[in-house]
Amino acid sequence: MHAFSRTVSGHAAPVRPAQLREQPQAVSFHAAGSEIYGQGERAKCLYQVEFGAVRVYRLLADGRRQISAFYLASETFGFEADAVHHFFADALVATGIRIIRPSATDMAAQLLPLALRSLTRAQEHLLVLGRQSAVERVAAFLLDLAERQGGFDHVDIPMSRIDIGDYLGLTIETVSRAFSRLKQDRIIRLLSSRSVEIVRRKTLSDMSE
Amino acid sequence: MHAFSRTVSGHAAPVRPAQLREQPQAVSFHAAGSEIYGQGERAKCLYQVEFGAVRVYRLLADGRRQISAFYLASETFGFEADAVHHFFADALVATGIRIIRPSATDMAAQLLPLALRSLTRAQEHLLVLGRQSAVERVAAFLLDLAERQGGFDHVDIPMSRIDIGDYLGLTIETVSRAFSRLKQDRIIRLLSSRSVEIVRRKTLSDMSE
DNA sequence: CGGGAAGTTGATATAACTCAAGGTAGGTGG
DNA sequence: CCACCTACCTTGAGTTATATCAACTTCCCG
Repeated sequence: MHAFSRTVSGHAAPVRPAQLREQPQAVSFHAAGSEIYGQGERAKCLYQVEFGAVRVYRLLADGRRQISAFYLASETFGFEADAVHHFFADALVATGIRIIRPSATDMAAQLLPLALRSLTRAQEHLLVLGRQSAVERVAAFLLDLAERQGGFDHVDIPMSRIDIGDYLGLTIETVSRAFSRLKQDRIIRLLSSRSVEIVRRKTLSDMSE
Repeated sequence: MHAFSRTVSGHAAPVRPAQLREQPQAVSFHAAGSEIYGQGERAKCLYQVEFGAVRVYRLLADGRRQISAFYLASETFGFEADAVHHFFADALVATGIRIIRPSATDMAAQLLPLALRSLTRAQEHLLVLGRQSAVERVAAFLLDLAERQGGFDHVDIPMSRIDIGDYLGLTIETVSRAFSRLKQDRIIRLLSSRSVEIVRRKTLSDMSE
């Protein structure tokens, strides 16, 4: 169903698709937790994940956080409607980021497909947040992650339970209980808290639609 | 700002704007509830609302519905990452739709800003669905609607409580109680169930951030 | 007027949140 | 190499916001 699933593997060395004809740029390294850009900063380029993972999020005045997307190896982020960032972006783990400055001439033609993919993703996520239960949300999350890591049964989870909660609109405890429930029902196996094996994929995908 | 934002009432006969006569061949009429496109249909063009209002939504297998966006007069919708619609779109009230076929040459340049605006909108809506209470969601909804209708204190609501619920991830009863609460606190006045006056805009906007 | 759809309000149920206590694992220094 | 420390995670118990079920009201529209 997702059109953007040609990522090879979350574990292998990062693959860089030649989607964008960009001026060659150095890859910058970001330690876990370090900021890539902040809300209000001037948006001047795009970012492509070489290795590692990134979270993009907004904050409410009282500190509530909504992660709008995670980006894995080979994925591109940082689009803005105007010249200013409306979100924060930081590294989840040690991460390499390639900076991309599309040439002015055909910038739109290069950006449009990427922007539309992000739009579709965000719209699908609205359905999850608006209408799915905690277990359904976690099921959809795991399937999405698996697909973006190559569609294998083994899923590597580069983010904490807090991050998952802030992405799915749940608390850390509810996320943990959803994992436990899926494990108890033999739908997944928890190799560690950051490593999951999908045992009954069909059941999982039935839950998320 | 928006050409046709001063709709008098969701029930009144649709007003036929002057532009319509200038390009009559491109406009189609849709009665309330009639489908504009369906999930799985081939996406071949964009749509601009001339008058009326449109809802774009997805369904889960068991009938749960998530409205991902409403579109009002002058707004454009129908972008897809691939050539297939992933959502349903239908008219909320009697609606005029202009069909747009961007010329192949500069399609991307025209579409990109529209797509990015939709993306920003969807991302902001994620924050509402993921992290805000029922009253906060309704407050954000009313402010958004007011802004898109020209920023006046009087807000015309072209959709039912069910539609609002399916947009905000709430039930019809919870939406109704949120309206009643805002009314009771003298933040809004309910002229009718489809017509609201914003009395304390600052309070309302403080609630939604 | 009368009937039906839409909206409101009340009572109760429940999923998820909050608060609290333990458990686990990876990293560091002894 | 082990023991401790700290982060993160899990589980349990009680609370709360929203959903559900149900009755009543209002407003169109014939």
